Parts: sequence; C-alpha cells; structure tokens
Amino acid sequence: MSWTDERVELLKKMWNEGHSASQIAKELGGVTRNAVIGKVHRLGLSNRNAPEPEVKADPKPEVAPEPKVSVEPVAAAPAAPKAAPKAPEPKPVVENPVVDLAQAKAERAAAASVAEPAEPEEEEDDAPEVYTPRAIIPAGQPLPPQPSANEIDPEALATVREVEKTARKLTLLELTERTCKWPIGDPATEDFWFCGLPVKPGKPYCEAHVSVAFQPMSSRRDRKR
DNA sequence: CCCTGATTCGC
DNA sequence: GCGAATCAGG
Repeated sequence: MSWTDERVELLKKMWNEGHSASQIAKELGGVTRNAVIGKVHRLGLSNRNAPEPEVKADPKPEVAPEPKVSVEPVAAAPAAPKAAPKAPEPKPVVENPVVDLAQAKAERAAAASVAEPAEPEEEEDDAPEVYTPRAIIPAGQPLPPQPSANEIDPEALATVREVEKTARKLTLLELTERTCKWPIGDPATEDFWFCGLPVKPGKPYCEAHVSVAFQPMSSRRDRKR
C-alpha cells in the first residue's frame, strides 16, 4: 500500500480528530501504526492540533480572559439517576486536563451503551463530514444481567464473588478487547469498576463471569420462584 | 502486559 | 519517502 491522496487525507482527518495511530492504521489497512506515525511526522502534523500545553506562567497574566461571573455550571443533566449519599467525592478525577475530543466522545457513547443501549447520541458538528469510526462499542454480546443471586448456580456465584476480590478494577477507559467487561458495583456511586481480568478468548468476560453470564438452559431449571 | 507517540536509520 | 525496530512512557 502506498500513501495515495485519499489515504493521506483520511490519515489527516482521523489524526486531527484524535484517533490513535493504531486505530488509523487499522482503518486504512495495509499499514502498521509505525507507518502511520512515521507519515504523521513527515507530514509535520505530530502536534496534532493542540495549541500548546504551556504550563509556564505567562509574564503578562491579565488579558481579561473571562468575565467570570460566578454562574452555576447549569448542570442540566438529563436526569440524575439516583443520589449517591455514600460517596461524597465531588471530583470525577480527571487525569488529563486537555480533553481529547474523540476519546470523550467514545467515553460518552460507551457509558450510554453500558447504562442503556438506547440512543447513540447524535451530535452537531460544524464539519458536515467528520470521519466517524465504525461501531465504537463492540457489543455483539449480551450485556451482563447482574446476578440476582437466586437465579444462578450458587457455586458459580461463590466463585464470582471470589474472583471479584481479585478484579483489576478498571475504569471504563481502561477496558480493551481482552479485559473482562463485567461491571461491579453501583454505577451511580464511586464504588464502580469493571472486572478487567483477562477475558476468555472470544468472550467479553473472564472465565468466572462468562459462567454466570452464559448459562445452559438446563442449569437454569427449577429456580422456582 | 496492554497500549501510546517519538525517533532512528537502513532501504 | 518509507516503515520496522527501538525507545520512552502510561
């Protein structure tokens, strides 16, 4: 494969939209992420489109940036699911102040998907044709029905409880195609994470969670009432 | 380990 | 110009 105009353009577009080199390489096909990164550098757009990290204190501080009229964030969230009295933590803990648009987008989509399969969340863009990655969420697998205790094999349940003690406790952003996506805890509180243990090949969950997620009809018998 | 991007250097 | 190998980091 060679760098045709089309391919270069797709590269530029995706790169500026915040996609990783490997994602771009996968989409382009026929090239590795190294090739993509190499090209990115040759094209001189390694700065992505970020202005400047600039942590330095500016000599001339006041340029009257913001009126700064104390205004409430206008929360307006669609609906606060439920109060989380037990978790006083007000800060979401952001590890990178420079928000990556594409990632944030994916994050929101993923969150929506996990909490509720409905509405993909459309968003208005100035650019009419922004490159849109295919399905952001692999899905294809049923979402985990939380174990309702009396519906699953007590043995498996015990195993799960045990396994969950060794869970890697990954955040949504840390999940990959090979980490168990079984959610643990209450999404409305801080006590929420994903199992994160190595998945059983081909499955979205680890061994233990697969066993409670996919049950043979036979074993579901008499869970009478 | 998984993943990032950055750099080098033979082709 | 290209990109594998390598490096440095999360």
